[in-house]
Amino acid sequence: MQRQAEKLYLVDGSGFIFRAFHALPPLKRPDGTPVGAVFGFCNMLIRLLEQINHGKIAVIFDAGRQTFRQGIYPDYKTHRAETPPDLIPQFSLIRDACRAFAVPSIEMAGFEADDLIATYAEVAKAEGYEVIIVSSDKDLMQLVDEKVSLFDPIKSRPIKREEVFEKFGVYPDKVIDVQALAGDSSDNVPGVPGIGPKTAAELITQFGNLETLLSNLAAIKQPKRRQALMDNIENARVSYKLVTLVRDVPMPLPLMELEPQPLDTAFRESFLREQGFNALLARFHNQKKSEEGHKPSYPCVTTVNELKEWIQKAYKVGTVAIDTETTSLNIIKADLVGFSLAIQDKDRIRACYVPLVHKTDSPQIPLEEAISILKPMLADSGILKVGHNLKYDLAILRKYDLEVTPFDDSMLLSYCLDAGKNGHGMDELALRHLNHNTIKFSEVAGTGKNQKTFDEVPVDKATDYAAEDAEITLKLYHFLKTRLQQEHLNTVYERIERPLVPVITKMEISGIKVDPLVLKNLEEDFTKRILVLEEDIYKLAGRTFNIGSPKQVGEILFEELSLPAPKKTKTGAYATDADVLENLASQGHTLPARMLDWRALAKLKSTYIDGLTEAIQPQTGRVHTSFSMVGAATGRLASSDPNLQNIPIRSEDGRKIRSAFVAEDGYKLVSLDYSQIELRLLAHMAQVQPLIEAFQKGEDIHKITASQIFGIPLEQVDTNYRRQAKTINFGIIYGISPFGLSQQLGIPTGQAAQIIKAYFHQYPGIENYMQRYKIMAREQGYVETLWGRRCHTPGINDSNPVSRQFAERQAINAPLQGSNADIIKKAMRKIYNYLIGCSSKTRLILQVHDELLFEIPQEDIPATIPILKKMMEDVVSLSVPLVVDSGSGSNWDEAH
DNA sequence: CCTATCACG
DNA sequence: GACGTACGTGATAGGA
Repeated sequence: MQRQAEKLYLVDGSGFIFRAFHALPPLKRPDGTPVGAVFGFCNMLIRLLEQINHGKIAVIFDAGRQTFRQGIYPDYKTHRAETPPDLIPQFSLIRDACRAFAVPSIEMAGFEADDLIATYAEVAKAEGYEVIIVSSDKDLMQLVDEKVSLFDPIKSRPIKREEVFEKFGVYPDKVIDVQALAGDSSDNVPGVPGIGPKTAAELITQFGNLETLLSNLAAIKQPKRRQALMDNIENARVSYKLVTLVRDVPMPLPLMELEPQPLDTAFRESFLREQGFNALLARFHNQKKSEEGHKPSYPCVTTVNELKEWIQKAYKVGTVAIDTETTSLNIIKADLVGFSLAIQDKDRIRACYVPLVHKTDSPQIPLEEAISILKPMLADSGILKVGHNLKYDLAILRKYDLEVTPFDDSMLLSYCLDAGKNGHGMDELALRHLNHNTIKFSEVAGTGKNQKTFDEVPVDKATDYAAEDAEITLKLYHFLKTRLQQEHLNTVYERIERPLVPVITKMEISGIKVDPLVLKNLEEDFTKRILVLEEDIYKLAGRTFNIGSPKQVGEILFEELSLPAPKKTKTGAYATDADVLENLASQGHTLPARMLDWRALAKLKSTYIDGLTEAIQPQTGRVHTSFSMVGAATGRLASSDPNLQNIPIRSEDGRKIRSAFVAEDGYKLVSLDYSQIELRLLAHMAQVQPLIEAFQKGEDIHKITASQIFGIPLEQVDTNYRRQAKTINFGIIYGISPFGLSQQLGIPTGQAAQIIKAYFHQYPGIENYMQRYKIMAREQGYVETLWGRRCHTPGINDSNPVSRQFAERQAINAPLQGSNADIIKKAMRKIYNYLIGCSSKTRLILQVHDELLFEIPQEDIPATIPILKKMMEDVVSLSVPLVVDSGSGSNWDEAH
């Protein structure tokens, strides 16, 4: 029995990049880097590696454009077009991909990849290998013989003797001769002008080879062809040299070493993650899971003595990571189920889980006892407590009368470093920074309506999950804290974010009182009105349908009633948003007008009346939102479950909902909001003198803007001019475009462009501001607020102008929105300190970006408001004053 | 699960 | 000349 020959795969790396780039869709990484060819390359490589059992493999690259061939013929390959910009970053990424998959890669200065391939093929052939060249480059076809073949990686098609014949009209051993005659315009190989591939093949077949042909030119009957050949004998000989691949290039790696190397799976994963190749990642993850079997297990602490030992260790090292496990994400409903700890012990991290009230027969430390052991350590100023989203744990522990100080929060560290770049959840960060795939909550507790609460999770599973979280938290802390220092971001973290944690915790625990009766009355009122509108709408439409379905609304309006459809959504459906319906309504159509009314009421009812009623916690009679400190790329907070930062105010019916937010007996609600803060920040950061002066004088800023950009006296500014000026003032903050402004104002784009021009002219400094921040974003990938908070702007260097311009607008807006966020956060902590310092009963209960809502004992109101107002106004001294407006009342509508 | 819509600053 | 176009969020309903 004949043993099958060992295979050697030689991948034409450079060739692959060019072909894949044109053949595959222009895939982009989240940061905008093009990776289409890289993706194709990885896929191809993975398939190849799966085929190779004991075979060998190498990827060959061109080392540069200059090779010995320019010495033979200076014009060789000089016609080549500039490399497409989207291709450039992919060259080095493909080399990285080779490293990630531990495949040897080879290049040699002065020679083309093709020469190296020829050399390795020659040597391997001599040692009895079967050689497969992964490429479809015609210049490599001369190498094909019984033992050497090509494989087209994109069409997955082998190229052997017969395929070469199809291509060139001769078999591989005469390919060079044909190429020498026919030349190659893309490589600038001259050949013989007037002789193409067909004629060349014919001549070579007739004469056998180039030299025989050249010495028998007289035998050629066609006079033109004969003359062309006679005139170009030298060209043909030079071309022959150019297309002949060199088969004795020095070999950078001996044949023996062309094998897949031991794989560093962590490196491979981080590479794939970096490129956003999630499908490939998932594939390896599943593979890994099935291969690796069981993970190391953590100790489960069930006796008082063991727990005390862990606390002792914490005292010894001074830092401990802690994570609480509870029955709910809602801090009001949640009960403590257990907690995990992690401690750095010499050079390794130890972690444990302490179950407390799991539903199990196995022993657990009694809750009160564990708490009393934990308490001094949590409050000890010498022990640093580290958590991930500690805000939550703080709220839980507070229920058991536990204070936690001092602390650090790895989630906030990540936010300060990478806001706008990636998420900050532990699972994501563990994968990104530690190459660790965490146990998911759903894996231990299940999912959907069968999801267990954590006290129902078996203690052994709970231990794996919880202790791992504490361990990851500590690892992330070390990693991110180091980065924070290296990247000089201590200030934002230590002065703004970390001090805010207890403030937020307290707000969330306080909640806000909502009067269910007000909501109930509104519900009845709105339900009736919705019903009336529905009948009206069905009558106008001629039939019943689901008014809540944009699809059906589109069909009714634009198909059945044949109204003109002004625009489509990005999926191709009819757009039926308020903009569209308002337009139709203004043309006199009643149905769209009723639909708008219906939508407004339906929205208020479902989102606010029904939603808020459900959100009232029976334990407190109040609504407790959750503020995310890491949700917004700009530094803002985000509110959810329920969102209390988007309670209606702009419409009359909306304000009725606001009136359901009430103060406790004996208290009033007080709202304090920064007036025009982002525009003031713009005036300051762009140093716009006319704006600065207007703010200093306390003028009506939109009115004076109208006067200045439209060039009319202040007293002639009517409401229309003022409205336009207000719109453009906002537009500027958002990174204005003529189109955007024209849409907003309902005027032609040209007119909007005129207004913008006038604005820039009257307000010097603004264009410069915009330019500065765009450049900052381009060069650094992020922009900074007044306090140095970084807001990343992914896509800023994208080749796609749409995504690039989007990032540019972010770069303009983020410093303003973010500095606002910095200011109000500083104010919140300052006020928190003050209120604690004087044991005030005043409570900060909500933050809505530029507004703080307080619940203040009635008798304290006159004295307290001016103090709070001043604290907010004095956070920072800018070129313009910060002005805070205030209002108070028994409900939020009145307070505003 | 995604899309369209709409509530807020 | 065409392209798609104002910044940041979260909740809901419909429909695949």
